[in-house]
Amino acid sequence: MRIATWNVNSLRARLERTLNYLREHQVDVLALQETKVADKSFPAEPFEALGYQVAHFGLDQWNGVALVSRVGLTAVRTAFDGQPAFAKPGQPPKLEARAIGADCGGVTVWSLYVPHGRAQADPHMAYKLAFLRALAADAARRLSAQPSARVALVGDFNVAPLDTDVWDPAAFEGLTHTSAAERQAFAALAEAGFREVSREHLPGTHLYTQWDYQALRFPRNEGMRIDFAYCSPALADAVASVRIIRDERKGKGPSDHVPVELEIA
DNA sequence: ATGACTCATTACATGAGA
Repeated sequence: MRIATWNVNSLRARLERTLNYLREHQVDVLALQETKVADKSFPAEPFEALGYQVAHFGLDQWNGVALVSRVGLTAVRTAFDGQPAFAKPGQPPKLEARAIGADCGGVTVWSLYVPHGRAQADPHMAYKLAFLRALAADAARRLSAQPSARVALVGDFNVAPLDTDVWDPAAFEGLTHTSAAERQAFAALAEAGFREVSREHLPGTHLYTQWDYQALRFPRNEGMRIDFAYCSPALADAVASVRIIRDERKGKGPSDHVPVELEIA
């Protein structure tokens, strides 16, 4: 079984690319992030025409996560237990569309879009850290209830865990993605017993999954590695290989992120 | 060329992203 994760940065702007990707890569389960579409406008039909079931959670033009599966799609959840809400200034806290989970062919797959953080002093950063901590706590609880479960927590984590996951660590100093607090929150999932299998299979440095649209970042290969796949031990043991589909950043109208694929034995 | 940001919005400038 092949499971892929991809921050598409608007599904409607990337619909043909996404469908072509499914056709060409024989993906069984695709976890999408940043669909940037409300549920009522989600384009389900073209996926169904290719033989996939879809589950989407989108409230408005922000965030939005989906699961696309041709190996079953049941027990859909649109938040994990304890997932924090975010309060915009002067407004009550609101749960955002940043997590969707379902059972797909014997694997519980979660498509996750971790908050960006915006800046170290921004309330969004505290939200980001709380989101990762709560995700780790919920994942740990469920793993301890069922140690043999096959669970994949995949998506855009918005954290570069190592200095070699960005082209120039100095450029991120004092900003987001590389701070000790963010890296510790990312590591909480490993402490919960999950294994980040993309690093296990692709230990090389400067293997990026995102390149900013600005400043010739892609042609200069100045990117970030921020899209990951944390797997429960039972599933991690079954991962045969991992691929970063760098070619998806090329051509007309790419997302700033590329897919990461897991081949499950 | 892998090439000088892009997306969505009761849009035409702004917020958000990374």
